[in-house]
Amino acid sequence: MRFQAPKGVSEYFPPRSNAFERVRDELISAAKVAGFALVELPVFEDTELFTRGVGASTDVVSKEMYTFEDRGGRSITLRPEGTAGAMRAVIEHGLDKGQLPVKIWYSGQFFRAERPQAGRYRQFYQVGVEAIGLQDPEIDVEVIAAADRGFKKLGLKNYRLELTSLGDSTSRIAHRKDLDAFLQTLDLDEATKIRAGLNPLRLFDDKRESVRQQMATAPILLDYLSEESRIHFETVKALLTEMGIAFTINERMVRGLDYYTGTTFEFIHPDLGAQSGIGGGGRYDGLMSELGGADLSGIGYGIGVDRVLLACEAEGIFEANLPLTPLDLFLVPIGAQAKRFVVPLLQNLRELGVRVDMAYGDRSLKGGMKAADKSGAVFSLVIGDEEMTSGQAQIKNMKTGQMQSIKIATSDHGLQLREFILASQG
RNA sequence: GUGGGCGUAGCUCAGCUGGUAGAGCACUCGGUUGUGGUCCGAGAUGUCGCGGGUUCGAGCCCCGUCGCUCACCCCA
Repeated sequence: MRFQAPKGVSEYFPPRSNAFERVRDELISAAKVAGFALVELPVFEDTELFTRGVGASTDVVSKEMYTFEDRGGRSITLRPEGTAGAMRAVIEHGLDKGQLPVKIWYSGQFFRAERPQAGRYRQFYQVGVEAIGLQDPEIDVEVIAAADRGFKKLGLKNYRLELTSLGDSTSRIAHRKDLDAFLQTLDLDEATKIRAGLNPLRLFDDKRESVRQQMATAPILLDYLSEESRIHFETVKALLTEMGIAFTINERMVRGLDYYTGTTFEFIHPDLGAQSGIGGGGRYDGLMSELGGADLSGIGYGIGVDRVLLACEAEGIFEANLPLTPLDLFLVPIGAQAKRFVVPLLQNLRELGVRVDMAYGDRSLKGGMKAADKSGAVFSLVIGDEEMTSGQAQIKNMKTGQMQSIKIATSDHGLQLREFILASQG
């Protein structure tokens, strides 16, 4: 029996795991510099949290959830998205009882039982952010800017930000009425009619030409915004422009989660094939009260780390093969005696914070140096019988090939080595 | 869930109209005594995804199955 990973999961191992880590950490630090604080949440929750929070009519809830009964007969679901769980935690622990907004970030695995495809996995990794308890358009911009900053920090260029407003409930009710009436006049097949019944907005991103043509003249939600929603959205747009964050208005944007209201956005990367959304989010006015909490609005995003990695690769950002782990020093012992000498030195250096590894396995000098080369270490140090007796060893700069004599076998040789390395790094 | 393409060494792939397996990269060792990356030489490596069928004979054909992949759908 040869085991395989379950279908459709994304997993990362060296050397690519290094790029994955880089992407994830960059996206996280973009949130941290903006004052968002970590929440570490469970990957499974009460099923009802999602059916109520995300919306029973959504595809995510109706056909893509990993749901099972636990041993106590409770219905449990592997989180398909992050916002509902974050809200649950905020409400449960009263995070919203203090000063507002509550600004939190999270990262981790999410699960959706879909057919796998390029950039679409059954287990995927997301970094997200939520800012709760403020109506200000400024916070909308802060959230969008945090995502954008992460992408830019990574060096991404070809993505675009699409923006729209889903308005407040009066805006949506007015629009929905006209849209429903409009849809009645169309010639649609049964399946599409059912979709329209669940959420008429879905028809806006139908890819079939016949549907697109019919939808061309459909009433657009942006035209129905209440005065308040309109001013809010105008402020968001003006601020983004002022901050140099480019965006396009997509008046037909459709999001898969029912809780979105007001400012809604998506980051699209065109080099990714069918699954081109690298991140998205928006405001959610009714979610918290729907889940039994205070009637507070919030705004957040979820960024797909897997897809951002794909996007980085598509743009050639990680072309240079990243080393497994960045090492300062690599020790090459020759002979049993040297090996015994090197192991405590290794420990000593690591205690001092020097990133160091050694050649194991009684390799030849050539083999040891080859291992040093592969490790990507900045320096190498060969230690054999000669060095042991003389107390002098040659530390070699692997880039320039330059060697320099350094004392070993003294009580403070670890410190000396560390000093040397720090000094050479400027 | 629906449809198309594909599954051969760790990786990327070649394998003629069926005659029982190859290349490059990577790996290990060596190229006169202890300094890697280039070059040269040598070596190890496969249940040809799995199960069944057709055939004297199957990596090549047929069926099933699992997986990957792309698109629909959906979204991160």
